[in-house]
Amino acid sequence: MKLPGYENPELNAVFAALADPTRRAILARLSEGEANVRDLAEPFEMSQPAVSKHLKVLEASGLIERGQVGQSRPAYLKAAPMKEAMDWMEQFSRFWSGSFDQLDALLETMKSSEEDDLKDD
Amino acid sequence: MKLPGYENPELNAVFAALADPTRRAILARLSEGEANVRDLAEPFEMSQPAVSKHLKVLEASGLIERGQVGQSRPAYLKAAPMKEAMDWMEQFSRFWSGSFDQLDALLETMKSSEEDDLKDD
DNA sequence: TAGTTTCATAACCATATGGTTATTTCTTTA
DNA sequence: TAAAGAAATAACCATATGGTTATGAAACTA
Repeated sequence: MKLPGYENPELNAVFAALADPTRRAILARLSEGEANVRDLAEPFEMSQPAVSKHLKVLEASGLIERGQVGQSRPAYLKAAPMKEAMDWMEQFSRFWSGSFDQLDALLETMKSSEEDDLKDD
Repeated sequence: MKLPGYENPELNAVFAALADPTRRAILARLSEGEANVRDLAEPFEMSQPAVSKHLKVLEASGLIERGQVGQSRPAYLKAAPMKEAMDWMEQFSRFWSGSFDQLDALLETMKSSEEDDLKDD
């Protein structure tokens, strides 16, 4: 059995990072330009340490990096890991391109199951 | 501030579902054909209830549905929500297409910061 | 040098997550 | 009808997650 994407800690980290709405908003914000912690904390009703934690998660996933400009540590996007995640998802594209649905296979199974029943007569 | 994808529970659920390697492997397996719980539990060193839990998470995310064939409840892919996730990620594609990197903006910031310093003379 | 700003870290809390074993429910089959 | 099989559910456990407040450490600024 081929298990693509199985045991790929990088994918774990990227998807886990994207699972939180605050982090997605932070990424969206960073796509418009680099920002420091206070910039990012401001639009959310959230403390500064909470934002720092989110940034740490994003940094661990590779989706952002941090700079150092004086006492400020601006975060900026490094979206390459997101591409890896998309590449993994691509293997399922035939299931939403309209030409195929796994439901077909299920119905096929149910049909052959009925045929088995008939064979028993 | 525009926050695309913020407060979108469906995206939360899809990304969270994909963050677990076992669930990704299950999805990969299901892309080759529908399977019941025992089929899915077999290749993993994992109990049947654990797999049932994973299936529940996947079902809640909309990535799979369950059928009923006798006492078996085969799972099959419904990858459409994955497309929604990819659509959200698409907004960052310019950051990995080679033509742009948010690091540019950071360096720009640092440069203008230096200019500020010079201005102080 | 003293104060202010930016950020990180520590300690804590409530809840979620991923696993287990034991049990129950439903369905098929002997 | 009794036994067996498939899957769900319950109860439990350890750890992770997302938040808080309080504090600490650098780096600017007056």
